[in-house]
Formats: sequence, structure tokens, C-alpha cells
Amino acid sequence: MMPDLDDIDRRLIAILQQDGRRSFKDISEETGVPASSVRYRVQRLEETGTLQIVGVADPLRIGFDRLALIGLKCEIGKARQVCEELSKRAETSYVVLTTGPFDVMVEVVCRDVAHYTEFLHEVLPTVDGIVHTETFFVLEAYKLAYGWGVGDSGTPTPPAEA
Amino acid sequence: MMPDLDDIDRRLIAILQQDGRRSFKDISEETGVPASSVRYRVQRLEETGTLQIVGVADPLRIGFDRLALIGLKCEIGKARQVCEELSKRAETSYVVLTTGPFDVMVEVVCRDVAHYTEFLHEVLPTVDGIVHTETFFVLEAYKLAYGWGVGDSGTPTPPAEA
DNA sequence: AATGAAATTTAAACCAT
DNA sequence: ATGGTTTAAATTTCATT
Repeated sequence: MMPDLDDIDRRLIAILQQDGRRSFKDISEETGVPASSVRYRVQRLEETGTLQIVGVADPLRIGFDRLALIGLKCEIGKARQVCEELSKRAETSYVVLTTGPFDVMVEVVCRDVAHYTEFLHEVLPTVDGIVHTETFFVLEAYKLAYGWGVGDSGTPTPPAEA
Repeated sequence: MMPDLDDIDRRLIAILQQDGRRSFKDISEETGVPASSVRYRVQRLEETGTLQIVGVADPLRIGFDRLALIGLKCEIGKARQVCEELSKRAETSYVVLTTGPFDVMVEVVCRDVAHYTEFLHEVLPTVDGIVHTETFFVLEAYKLAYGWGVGDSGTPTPPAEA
């Protein structure tokens, strides 16, 4: 994997977080690190999975009008397998195991209410171990720091600031 | 703003979601759209806020071990300004206005529990309009937005420990 | 708005340290 | 792992439709 990051790595990440297409030469000039080293390091960061440079689309602007967070309560001992199952679904963009009143929190990205309804009433019931759900519809997204996976070709996708 | 996206826009987005540094010439060859048009469109998508090309670092690999979701209840009419304020903070990676028991849901990325504690007890109280908070610590992240291993229907993301 | 072709800049490959 | 050099490739600008 990746040992630890040094200061240069952190600066490179910080710069690319703001603009993923900044040229290596630009970055070189800003940091004083030779362009070839910038290139070498960024490549390594990508190879180790530490950094990914991706296009992040705002779902609300590309036809996915219904974002929702769903809190799940699960049967004892089944939360992890629920996470595994839900992670496989294209509709989910975020699946985490949590402490607190909910065992699992999921974000789903749907085209419309009908799509969401189908997910809630047709898909979720097929997942073993879920005992209760509570939905928080997203009315406005102020800060979305991640992207959603690409759907099949031609299907719109992901998120940014809204 | 942006009118609606056509099929070409969607293809460009889908390609850049997988690799934000794909050259416009490459994309041109894959899609049959002239390189200058690819550039023209991508620029428009960025200018309108539909697409952002950014470096996304895995928080768990760069020293941010504590992810948490926080549900907020706000004073009537103040939820939006709470969102605005929280979006400005570096600790937040996700800020949305929601329906349901919480008015706002926030994700924070912290270095450790002390960092989280400071956010909860020092930062949040300075934001006007918040009346109640409820924290869900993320124990394990199964699928984080930008999905490592983006693909069509959800390549299961390696459960990242939180 | 969208394209094509030019000049300019950048990235990739290579090699040495 | 870094830094320099060269060659091939991509980006940008600008003119055209």
C-alpha cells in the first residue's frame, strides 16, 4: 500500500482537490517540485488508491431529482450483510455502518419519486435483515463532496456543489 | 444555467467520472465528437456547475479516521442559513437540507475523536439556528460516493474501516 | 454553438543520479 | 525517489460556418 504521506504529497492532493486538471507543470511551479516528480508522485497516489481524479456531476442537474438518505435498523448481527447487499445496488451512492439509532445509513440517487418508491417497496424488502427504515429526502444539496458511480452508458450520473 | 443535457453531454460525463484526466483527444476518439467540441462542452459543464473535475482522496488513507453523520434540528426558517454556514467549513464533506426528523444532515471528516469533539462543541455552537444535534459515527464505510472501482452497477467497495 | 487548423504548451518516456 | 532532457501529444487560441 502507501506508507505515509509526506508534506509534498499533501500539497499535491490539496491542489488537485481544487482542480483535478491542473497541469503538472503548473503544479510544479506552484510548489517548486520538478514536474517529473509531481507526475511520479501523483501517479503513485493514484496507483495506491489514495487519490482518484474524477468528474463529479451534480445529480440534481443531470436528471436525478430525488436524493434521499435512508436510516435503517437491522436485526442483530445482520447490519454488515445488509451493507454488503446494498452496496451492490446501482441506486446507492453511500452505504455506511453507524452507531446511534440507525445501524446503517444509505444514500440513494433516484430519477424521480416513482423510482424511489420502487426502491423502498420492491428492492429493500428483498434484503434480509432490515427491520425498519426512515427516509430523509434531500430538498437541497449545499455541499456534496463525492461522486456517484456511473450507470450504464448513457445514463446520467454524479454530484458536486449545488 | 444549463438547459438540458443531451446524449453527448451524458457520455462525456460518464467518461470523465471514471477518469477525470482523460485527454480530450482520447475522448474525441472514443465518442467520435471533435476534440474541440469535447473541450467546449466540458468547459460549459464546468462553468454551469454541472460537472467538477477534482481529486478525491480517501480520507481513511490520509489520516482522517473519523467520519460521522450529524443530524440537525434547526430553528424555524434557519435551516438554509445553517447549511450555508456549514458548507464553508473544511470539516464538512456533505451538507443537505432534508425532510423528516432532521432539517439538515451533515457529514464531517475528522482526524480523530478530539477533532470531532471540537467540531461538535466549539464550532457548531457558533452557527446560529441549530437547536439539536444527533451524531451517527461511521464504523465502516461500504460504499463511499466516488466509489473506488466505479463501474456499472456497483462494484462492491472494499469496506473501509472508519 | 460548433468545428477545424494553427501555434503553443504539456505530458510521456527515457536516463542519470 | 528525484531531476533533467527530448520527443510525441495535447491544449489553447482563433478563424470559420
